Amino acid sequence: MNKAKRKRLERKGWKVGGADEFLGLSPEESEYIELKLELSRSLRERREAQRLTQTDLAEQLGSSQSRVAKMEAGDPSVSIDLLIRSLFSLGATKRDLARIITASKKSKAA
Amino acid sequence: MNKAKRKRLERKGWKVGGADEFLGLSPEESEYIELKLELSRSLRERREAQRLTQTDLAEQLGSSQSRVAKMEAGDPSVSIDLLIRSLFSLGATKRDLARIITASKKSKAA
DNA sequence: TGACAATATATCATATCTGACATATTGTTT
DNA sequence: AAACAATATGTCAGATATGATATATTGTCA
Repeated sequence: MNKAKRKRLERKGWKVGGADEFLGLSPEESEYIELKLELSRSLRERREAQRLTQTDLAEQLGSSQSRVAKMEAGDPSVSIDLLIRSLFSLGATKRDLARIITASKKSKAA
Repeated sequence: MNKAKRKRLERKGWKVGGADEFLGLSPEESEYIELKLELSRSLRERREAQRLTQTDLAEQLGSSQSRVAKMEAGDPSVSIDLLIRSLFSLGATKRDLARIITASKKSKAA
């Protein structure tokens, strides 16, 4: 597992679509991280599509603006549970979730 | 939200496929609970399909038999994160996950 | 430029989750 | 029945996530 490493990696830039085979991440770890990032991206998309500010969404969730920012940044301190509950709160259905999960782009790496 | 209520409800029997509109659960709450139960069921299915005991899987995950039992029971103390990581560990892909999520059965209620 | 709104980042006390352990229950084989 | 394997349930200390708060950064408009 080695959570510390993953955290360090996530801290600094990631976003780089397709968190595959960077430094010794097992396939499971990669998939887990990719999944989180996909959920993060979707959350931002949905929020913006509804023209809500992070503060608006935070209020709706009973959370804080800073946590919403972290959610959207894919911060390691954010759980998938929270991301999913937030997406549901923005009206996403399970079907939407499924779509989000499968809609990953294989990166070509620069 | 009211997590306490959900926990109480989850404690005693649930499994009753389709956790919908029982006692004042918001649609989001229902979807979240359903999702968790679907992941729980899938985990058990996959583990059994690979003919592993809970103890085997626990070892593979660096966890304990009791926690695996709780995962499969949809215990409220288990996060979606843990369920997903466990599924990945059993070889599930993101595509599999998506299938699991959408494969919910609408209950007819007795 | 300054003033303002939105977003990002840091820290922290408390809440929640987790692995471990003990023990109970269930299921199978003899 | 006993003996055993697998699963379930309860508890708890330590780990992780959370909302709150403060502050920094970025963007936009006058």
